[in-house]
Amino acid sequence: MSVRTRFAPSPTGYLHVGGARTALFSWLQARRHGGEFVLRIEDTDLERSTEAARQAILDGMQWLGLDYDEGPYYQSQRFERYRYVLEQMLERGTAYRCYCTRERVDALREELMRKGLKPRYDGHCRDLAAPPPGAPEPVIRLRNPLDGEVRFRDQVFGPISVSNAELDDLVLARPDGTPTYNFTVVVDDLDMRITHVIRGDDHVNNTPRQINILRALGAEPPVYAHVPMILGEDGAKLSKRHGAVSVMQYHEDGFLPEAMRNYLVRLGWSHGDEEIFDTERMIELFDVTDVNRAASVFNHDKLRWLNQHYVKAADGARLEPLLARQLEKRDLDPAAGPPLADTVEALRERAPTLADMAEAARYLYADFDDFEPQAAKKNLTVGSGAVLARLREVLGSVADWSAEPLHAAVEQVAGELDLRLGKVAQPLRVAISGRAATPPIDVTLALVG
RNA sequence: GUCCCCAUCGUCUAGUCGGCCUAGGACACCGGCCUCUCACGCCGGCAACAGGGGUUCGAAUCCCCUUGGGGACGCCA
Repeated sequence: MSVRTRFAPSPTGYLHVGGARTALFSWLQARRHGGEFVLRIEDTDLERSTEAARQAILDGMQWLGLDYDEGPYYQSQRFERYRYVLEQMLERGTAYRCYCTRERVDALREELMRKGLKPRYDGHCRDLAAPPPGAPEPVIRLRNPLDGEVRFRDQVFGPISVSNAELDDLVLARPDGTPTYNFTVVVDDLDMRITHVIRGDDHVNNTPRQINILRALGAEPPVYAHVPMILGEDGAKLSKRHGAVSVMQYHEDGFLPEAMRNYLVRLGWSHGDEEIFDTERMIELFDVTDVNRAASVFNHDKLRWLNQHYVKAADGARLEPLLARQLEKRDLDPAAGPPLADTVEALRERAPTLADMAEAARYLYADFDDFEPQAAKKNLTVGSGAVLARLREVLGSVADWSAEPLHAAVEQVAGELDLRLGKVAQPLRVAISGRAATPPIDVTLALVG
């Protein structure tokens, strides 16, 4: 049987890095085994689901290059199907109607908690022959087995078992008939013939419940693989306060998708000492069974390092429009300076991200009057006035305004004045760029024009 | 509280069924080389098996306990 995996986000926000990594792992597992990857949008919560979020997730997937073979399917369009399955379960007695009020259930939960017990539904309506008079619209609950235990072999965590006594009769559908998460997941994974369910490990506790639903449906469970969470630098669950968590924010910040993919795949997975994985390489080597069990901390510095690696390696032409966009975001006109191709070549080795590159290129695309104080103080001294004056004369006579003759010109001045190259180049650098760090002086001169 | 799960350098990790580990690589950090600055590159350094018991000739690797962390316990997903 071929491998079929899925990514099933709920459209209640942007695609965050944790979800993106789960998606990447699922995608990789399918690609590695020549299987299919399906995308399903879990939008049963009509209240919280938004069109903007749906689009944001799709954009994120596309940017990362995670293409899907089927979907996107929408749970909101499958309500009749869920309804049908529910009816069947009711008929077969694997599910039942529960007329308990919310108040009763809440009170029960509180009481059990207070007694130091695990809050579980007590099965009050489990064997009701008929609805009590004046009862509200019922919820539908699963008739969970009373004893025995559920075991499954997780592809990353290994064998996990939970006693049925720990589980209760979970709600499958609300009074208005809308299905709940644990139920729709099971029906969908079944209908979509998913063979490998790869998801965050916050779902391991849901798995035994889902297996019981599956059994009630007379079906066999798929293979489960729960991947550990991604934490923030402080060890707490990654969230907005840790900085950017939206994948598309990284796009905005000048990161390359291949860098993000490479970074994400190494979070919880590795192959010996290898650090650099292009898409082909990860498809060739990845397997969920090799994923680690411990959560990992998102490290921004390493992402930047990888991004710089890919910026250096990328085809320059691809970087040009990305740099242009970053310049525009800074109100700089890409046409007001040297050709983008030249800027990219000069700066790619010293820019971890395209955003850094745009910052480093500022003086090339707009006039500046803000000299770095330190640099100006150190280099634009009374003594350097003569040097700069002489440079102006010599450079003024350079016919071919390109790196080589410019380099010769600067060296000539240094020779004439019997100064080390640094004594000439550095004041010049500050004079034309306003800063102490730029590409080699000849390249910088050529760029400035 | 109750269940489930996790635990190697600051961080990501290697560590094939216990011996090749005086624990390897990468990021970050610190030094040096290169050099007109910055960066790249190269060389070197700092730095970890959470603690305690077992099992064994031998344990980072197996077992138990402790501690610490996470997750779940919803008519959210």
